[in-house]
Amino acid sequence: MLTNETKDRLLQQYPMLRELPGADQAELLATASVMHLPAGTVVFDENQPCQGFPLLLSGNIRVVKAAPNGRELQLYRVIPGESCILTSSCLLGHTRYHARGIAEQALEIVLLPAAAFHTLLGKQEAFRSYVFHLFSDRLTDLMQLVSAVAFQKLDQRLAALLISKSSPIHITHQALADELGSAREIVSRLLKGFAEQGWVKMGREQIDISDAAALKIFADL
Amino acid sequence: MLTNETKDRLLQQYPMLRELPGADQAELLATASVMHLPAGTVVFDENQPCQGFPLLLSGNIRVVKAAPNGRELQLYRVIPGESCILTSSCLLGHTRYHARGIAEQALEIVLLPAAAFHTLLGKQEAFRSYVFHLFSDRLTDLMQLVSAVAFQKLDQRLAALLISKSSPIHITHQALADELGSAREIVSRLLKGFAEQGWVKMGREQIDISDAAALKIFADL
DNA sequence: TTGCCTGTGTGATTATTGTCACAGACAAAC
DNA sequence: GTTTGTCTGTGACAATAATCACACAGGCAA
Repeated sequence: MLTNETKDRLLQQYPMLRELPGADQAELLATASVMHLPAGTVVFDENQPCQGFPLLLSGNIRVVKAAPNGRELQLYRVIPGESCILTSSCLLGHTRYHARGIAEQALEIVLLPAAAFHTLLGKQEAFRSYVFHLFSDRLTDLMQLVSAVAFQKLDQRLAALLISKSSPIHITHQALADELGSAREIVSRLLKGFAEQGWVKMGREQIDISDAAALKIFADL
Repeated sequence: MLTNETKDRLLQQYPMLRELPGADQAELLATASVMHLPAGTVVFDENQPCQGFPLLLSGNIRVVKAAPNGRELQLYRVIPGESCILTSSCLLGHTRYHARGIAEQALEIVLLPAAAFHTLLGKQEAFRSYVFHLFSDRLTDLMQLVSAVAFQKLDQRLAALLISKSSPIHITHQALADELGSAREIVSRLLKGFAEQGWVKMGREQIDISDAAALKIFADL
C-alpha cells in the first residue's frame, strides 16, 4: 500500500500510469509495495527467480554480466522512469535472471506483484505499449553493445563512455573498467593518453573533459 | 491472400495462431501476403524502415551486425516458427532496423501488415504472449552473446559454435568467422589446433566432430 | 605523526587476435 | 585437358589488451 506522497511521485516518474482508468490505478497502488535498498545492494543476481515488476522512484541500477575471473561488464543502467526489462523478461518467460543488478545509489522502488503485472499487461494498452517500448529500447542497446564490444577498440569505447557522462566526472578508473568490461590498468593508460592529447584533465576520482569535440570525433572513428 | 495449403503450413509452424478466434484468423489470412526470396537476399538492413511482421514458413535468416571494415558478427538466427523480433521492435518502437538480415536459404515468408500486427497485439492474449516470449528469448540470447564476446577467448567460442551444430558440419571457415565476428585465418588456425587434439576431422567445407565431449569441456572452461 | 587504505602510474612481459601476403588444393566450367 | 574461382594453410609481423609486480600519493583515522 502506497502513501499519497509516494503515489504522486510514482505518477510523475511514470506518466503512462496516469492513463490507466481510476480503478486500475487504485488496484495497482493497493497491491504495490515500497522498498528501500542501500547503495551497493545486489538487487538481483543470475539464476535467481524474479519477484515482481520494479518501478524506480530514485537511484539507479547497474545491470552487469560478471566473468568468472572477477571482471565485469555493464549491460545497461536502469534509471527512474524506466523499469528493469530483464525482470519483465523473467516474468513473461518464466525464466530466471541472466545478469546481476547492483544499486548504484540508494534505491526507492515500488514493486508491482507479478499477478498485477500480468493483469495490467492484458487490460491496458498504455501499460503494454510502455513495456514493449522498454523491450525494444533494450534490444537496440544490447545490439549496439555487442557491436561495440566486438568491433571497437577500447580507447574508442572509453572515449564514448566519457562523453556520455557529464563533466566533471567523479568516478574511479576501476569503475570505468567495469563498465567497459576491461581492466583498471588499461583504462589508466588510455586516460593518460587522452590527457596527453589535451582532451581531458585528471584528478583523484575525477576527470574533466576539456575537449569534448575531439573525444567525440575519436569515439566514432 | 493466402491459399489453403499455405494457411495449413502456417498454422502448423505457428500453433499459437490456432488459438485465435475464427474471425481474427480469417482476417489475418486475408491481409497477409506471401513472399519468396532467394538465398543470400538481404531481407532488411540497418536504417531501413520496417514493412510488417514476418512469419517464416521455410528457410532461415541470419541477423548480423556488420563492421565498417567488412567483418560481421551474427547476433542470432531466425528459424521457422519464430519471427524476427527485431522487426517487432521496429514496429513497436517505430524505429528503424539496427542490424542486417540475410536469407541463409531460400525463404518463404508470410508478411503480416503492421496494422494487423498491432490489432492482434491489442486483442489477442495468445499472440501477445508469443511476441513477449520472442522478446524475452532474444534478450537472453543477446546478453549471453555480449558476455561471450567480452569474456571468452575465440577458441572457446569456436568450440561452442561447433558443438551447437550437427556433425558433419558443412560450412566454410569464412562463414564460421562471420558467425563469431572474427577473421578467416584465425578460425583456420584454431580448427587446425582442434584437429591436432583429435577433436575434429577436417575436409573441404566440412568438419566432423570426433570428440564432442572434449570440445564441450574445452568450450565451457 | 604514523599508519592504513584506496586510488593511481608504470614498466616488463605475455597472450591473443588481426593483418598481409602468398601458395597450394580442389571443384566446377570451358 | 585447361582455366577459373573458391577454399584452405601458413609464415611473418603488428597491434591490442591482459597480467604481474610494484611504487607512490592522498585522505582519513588512531
